[in-house]
Amino acid sequence: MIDRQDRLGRAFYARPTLSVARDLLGQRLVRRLDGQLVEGRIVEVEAYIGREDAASHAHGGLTERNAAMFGPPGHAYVYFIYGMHHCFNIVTEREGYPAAVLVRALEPLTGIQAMRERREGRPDRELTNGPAKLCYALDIGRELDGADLVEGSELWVERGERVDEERIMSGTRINVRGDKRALSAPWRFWIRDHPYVSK
DNA sequence: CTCTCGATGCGCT
DNA sequence: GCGCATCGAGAGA
Repeated sequence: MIDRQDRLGRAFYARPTLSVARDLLGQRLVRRLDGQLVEGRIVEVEAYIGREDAASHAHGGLTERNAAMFGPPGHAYVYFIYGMHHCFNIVTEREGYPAAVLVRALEPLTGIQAMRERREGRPDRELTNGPAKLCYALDIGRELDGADLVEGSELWVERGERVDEERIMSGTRINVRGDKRALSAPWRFWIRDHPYVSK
């Protein structure tokens, strides 16, 4: 029963990254943990597109760390940052072209108790309202770097409620470095007024 | 509520 | 060695 019919397929991810990023809003990220499903609705994302994007980890070319970004679409790119956190991305476009969508925030849907246990002492509002926080809540670590979200059984995305076009906001990405173009590109997308969008 | 700052490991130059 | 696609504690308002 792991593979439900509404799982997003390869074709969803093999499209222009900005389209994938917008369309991921409202979809459900599903994690299998101890035989239980833990799910959250995607409410905030950021796009990282091509080697020309000075804010992208792929800017300097292919390395061991960013290899998943150069791989086929629909796979995870998980990286370790600031010496203590993980962040989760979904690879987009065609193999060989480095692009991905960083998932920045979720709204907890099911398995909330399991998330609370992994995020002990935090109020519910802070379970998954940040890219590293959601990785703690869903136990996403480097062992999932490169994992296939289309064929795999640990982590995938299912179709969720459609988000009204009017509720989709965009703006510049958070905490990125780079050139003027990277700093001004409106490649962050979120659901307007959603309580789980990061701060 | 907002702002500042330290933690902490590793990939890359 | 440097610098990071972050988080949480603590201080102040």
